[in-house]
Amino acid sequence: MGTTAPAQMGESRERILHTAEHLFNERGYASVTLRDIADALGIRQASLYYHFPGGKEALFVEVCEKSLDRHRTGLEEAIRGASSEPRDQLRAAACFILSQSVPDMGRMAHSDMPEIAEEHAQRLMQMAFDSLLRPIAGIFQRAYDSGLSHSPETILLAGAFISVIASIHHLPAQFTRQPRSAMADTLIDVFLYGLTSR
Amino acid sequence: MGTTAPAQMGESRERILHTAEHLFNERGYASVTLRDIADALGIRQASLYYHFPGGKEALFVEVCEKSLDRHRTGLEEAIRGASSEPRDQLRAAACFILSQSVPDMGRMAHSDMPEIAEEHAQRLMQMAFDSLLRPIAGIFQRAYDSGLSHSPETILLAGAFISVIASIHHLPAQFTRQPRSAMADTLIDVFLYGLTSR
DNA sequence: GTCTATACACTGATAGAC
DNA sequence: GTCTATCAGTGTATAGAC
Repeated sequence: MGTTAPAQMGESRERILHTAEHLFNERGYASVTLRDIADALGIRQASLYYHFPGGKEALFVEVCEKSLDRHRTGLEEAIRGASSEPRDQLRAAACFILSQSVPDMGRMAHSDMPEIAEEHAQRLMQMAFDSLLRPIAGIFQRAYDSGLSHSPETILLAGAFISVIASIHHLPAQFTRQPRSAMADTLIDVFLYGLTSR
Repeated sequence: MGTTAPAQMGESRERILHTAEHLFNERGYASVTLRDIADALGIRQASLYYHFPGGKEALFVEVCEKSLDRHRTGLEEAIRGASSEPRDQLRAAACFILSQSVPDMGRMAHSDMPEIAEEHAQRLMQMAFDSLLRPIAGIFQRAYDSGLSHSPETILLAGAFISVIASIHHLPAQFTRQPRSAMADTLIDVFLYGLTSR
């Protein structure tokens, strides 16, 4: 404790990252300009270069890294905090994803990545795999090992699961009468027990 | 038979639409420039304005309209051509979607639409609903009416289904050992019977 | 740390020759 | 129908004052 000055070290940097993440996540890399970000922060576009000398791409890369790392940590924690029931683990994972900025893997892979240097793109895609697909795939792997699931296609299932949860976020607002979490529960039960069960 | 000249009426216009659709679908509205499209066609950027006086936005809107209309027709046809089994209808729908440019509803709603005039955006989103969600929701509605499905959330299910099929297209290529159609079949069975069945 | 000013490239769009 | 030429607007990025 003590002075606030050292505590504010990098504070505006974090503010920039936070605002940029929000905008990038909303409209994608190409559509968001540095002026959009600066305007949202109430500063001038050129001022961003003091905190991010690497410019727009460096800012975007760091935003993605931070976001993906938070997803990996949060997902692993949510899953670990749930019971051994795959259903509980999937609900915890879905709840965390919906509480965060929902990752749009389609746009990321096919719109954003082609705009940045290939080395950066490859590393980010690898991070996305490790941070999003792998933790979810782990749930399906354990369910398979314990005989509860009959499909060994854990990566395929993880991608489908994340897309399903994200689709809740894409639905036209007029069709969302129930809360998001209830829709997630509905879809998770479809995933586990099928539409035809009971 | 006859002269080829009249038959070529609007031929280059169709060529432009085709190329533009491919590029827009690949990287999204903002990332694709008119020069990208012109280069791919081997013509000059200004020449596009002869066929599309409305410029980039008009071209994009017509590309989307054509694509969505083709999806509506194709989906309705594929579903009608299948048996009365929901499983067959879903497989036919998935097969058609994968045979086409896979629609990225997330990017469309959150990246592309904010870039164009709101009137155009609203009409296109309505078309997307009618052309993509509604035909699929019909399958789930009939399955529900016949007692085969126990969920009345047909729109939610349709959005989830399309996202799942699209997720096949987003999967990193190194994890696709089986053909796309086989992955679609796997996921459809999960959708209908659940992971825990059998 | 933030500002102003500006360089430079790119993009959409228009005018007019052929 | 396609071209060249050109313009205004916008976007990233840099230099330097404060």
